[in-house]
Amino acid sequence: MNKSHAISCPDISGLKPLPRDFYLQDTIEAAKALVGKLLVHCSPEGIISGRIVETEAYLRDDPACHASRGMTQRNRVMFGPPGHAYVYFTYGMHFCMNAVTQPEGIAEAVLIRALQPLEGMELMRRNRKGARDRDLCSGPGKLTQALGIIRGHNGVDLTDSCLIIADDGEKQGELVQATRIGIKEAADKPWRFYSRRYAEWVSRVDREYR
DNA sequence: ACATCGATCTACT
DNA sequence: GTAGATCGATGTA
Repeated sequence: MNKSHAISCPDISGLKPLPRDFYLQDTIEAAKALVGKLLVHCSPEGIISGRIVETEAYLRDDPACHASRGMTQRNRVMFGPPGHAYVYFTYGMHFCMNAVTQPEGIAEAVLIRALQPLEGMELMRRNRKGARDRDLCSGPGKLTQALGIIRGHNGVDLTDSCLIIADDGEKQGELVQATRIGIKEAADKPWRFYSRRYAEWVSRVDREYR
């Protein structure tokens, strides 16, 4: 499955990845808690990282969730153990990355929608030629391109691989709750979260809930 | 085997 | 605001 170069890379920037238990909490809570954390890719070219500023939750019985109609070739990683990356290809040209939550057999995940670029900005600019710095990672397809996340990362362990999520202790700031973007089914579910503090980096600012 | 369209992005009007 | 790119997952036959 992860046959490609999918890389092993110990000790990413000396950061300690979030423990697997983190991904066992309620998926909506995990989506909130992931805002403010770091996504770090130890790419073949060097370390590229950003702060997660926007997420969306996808639940097992949610018609907008890829896994809601059962396991397929594409979504099988979502049915696996928590703390792994579910990366899928869409619109013929983009990859999107999720963090799988819930125990094996229960398919839920958190889509990472935007980052504040941190380390490796030169690599990001090279990967996203023509984009303004503000738009290097301001969308799910943009951030995977900026970080070099591809099909081969589908299924990698976010607690121990070239791709990790870690906590550097920074405060996430006030959370804004809004509806998810680009879906038709369950479009009313307010399961998108972003940080007001980092709002300049999100994919878009919408009508707020609560 | 075929048709549809997507958890998107960019460029252009 | 709207269209085009581009391909593979999925549903129907």
